Amino acid sequence: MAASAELRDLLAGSPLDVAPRLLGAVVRHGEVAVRLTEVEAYAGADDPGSHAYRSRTPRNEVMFGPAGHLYTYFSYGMHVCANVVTGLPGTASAVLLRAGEIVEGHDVARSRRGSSTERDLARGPARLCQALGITLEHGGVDLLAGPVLLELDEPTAAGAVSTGPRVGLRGAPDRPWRFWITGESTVSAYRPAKRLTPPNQPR
DNA sequence: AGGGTGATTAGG
DNA sequence: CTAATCACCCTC
Repeated sequence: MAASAELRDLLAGSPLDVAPRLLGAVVRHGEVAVRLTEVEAYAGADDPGSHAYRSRTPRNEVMFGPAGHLYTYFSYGMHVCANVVTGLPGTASAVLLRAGEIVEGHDVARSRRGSSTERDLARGPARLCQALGITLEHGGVDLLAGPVLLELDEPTAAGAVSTGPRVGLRGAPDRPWRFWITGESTVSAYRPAKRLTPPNQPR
């Protein structure tokens, strides 16, 4: 419909524009819905922090496709993280869903997350996927068709959005491409990227 | 503060 | 084939 076409067009924009626009949006999977409070932009071939920086591979294939699909990846031997693909086909840009607040399906989310405080249910990219029940099988699904759905809300006021460096990256730690809703308690704790070599002269 | 965990990737 | 790396989470 018209609304879907508008959303698709919006997602086809630059990840730097799409990322803040996704704040406040709802991701829904079955009974569980999460309101996004924190995201990060990844700009494909131009971005040393992106999975698509070096080359097109089986893993990052989905990112090269049309906007609005889900890019999932398996991380650190046990976690799943999810991105919304943005930009035009071939650009391989995406927005990582870093954290959110459970707005529906608390019971289901809690049972998936084991022992967790309410605040930590979807605080962090892997926790968010776990709470929503997103697995690697959802890689490539169209967020406008389901079973995982994206429901956009009104834009979050620019004044309510904070930006800063992305979390946990070795490449391009200087780009302030992390966006979150100012003052939200569900935003993940900032962890600076690990250094490859410790500083020579701590002072 | 440290470890678990296994896919993915580049390189020989 | 090998070894290094990794957009993380949990427990100590």
